[in-house]
Amino acid sequence: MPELPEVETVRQGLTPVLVGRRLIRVQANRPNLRLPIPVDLAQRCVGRTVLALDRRAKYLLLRLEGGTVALIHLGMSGSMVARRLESHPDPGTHDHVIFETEDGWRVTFRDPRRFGLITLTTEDALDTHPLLAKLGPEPLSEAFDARVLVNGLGRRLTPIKMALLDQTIVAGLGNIYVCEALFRSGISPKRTAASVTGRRADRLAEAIRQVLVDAVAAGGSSLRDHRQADGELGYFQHAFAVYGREGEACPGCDCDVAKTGGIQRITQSGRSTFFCPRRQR
DNA sequence: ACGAGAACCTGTTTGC
DNA sequence: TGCAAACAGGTTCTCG
Repeated sequence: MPELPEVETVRQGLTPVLVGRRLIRVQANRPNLRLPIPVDLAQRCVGRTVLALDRRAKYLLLRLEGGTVALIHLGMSGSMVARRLESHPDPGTHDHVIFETEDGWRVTFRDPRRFGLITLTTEDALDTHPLLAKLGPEPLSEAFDARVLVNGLGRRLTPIKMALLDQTIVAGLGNIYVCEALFRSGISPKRTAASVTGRRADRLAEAIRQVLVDAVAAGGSSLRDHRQADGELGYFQHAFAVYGREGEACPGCDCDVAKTGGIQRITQSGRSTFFCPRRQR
């Protein structure tokens, strides 16, 4: 599920609950997710104050007093929801890790498919951590523009759709926002990565930035599992131009859907791509 | 090195 | 109605 906008939404929502607060209880309810949950997770977190909650690509970085950093990835179906401790909903089967603060908040990491992960590292080792070291530029930072994008795409012959999912070229995009950014920039998902240069690259870099900004402002997209930190749904799914809209009218075309077939769905490397063949070339 | 496909896991939707 | 297949927001490994 969660792409950059969903992770950023969670980060923003959890920040007021966690930052500046001491953790008084951390409990893992199973030994592993995609990776083992460190056996000393609680020992290294409890009693420490949260200094910051940051995001790098689709990872959350929970920075603790003393230099410990918890790296959290939500995988496909992960969520992090904060509730007051005195409200005690049934603990769900997929509530894998619980964080509790000194002032009575409980943050629950839930992840039915368990493609997510929680691991520990330190401030010293963060830049060279295997999960982070190869990530490309943050698309919402100054470090990202058309020149950087073109450089990353290089001479690759893979479709631009696949190149944008490669986290080493640009970090944070997933299936939804790649489809939406390609639509906004009028670029066919089937075009080779290397052929996206010049004004096309300008449009694509800008579309990536814009679609992410719009999605963060809408609290991300809730197709199934995504929840904001307060448990509310995101609502950017209502603003999709193409994603999940096979057969519907393209919002940029005024042609007859019955004639053109509207938005098309194709499969690229085993994943669905949605696009308008008339507007995207 | 590159690119395609499979694997990881559970839940929901779709089709016969 | 019931059951099987297809599909789902991600990442990583293997194979050609």
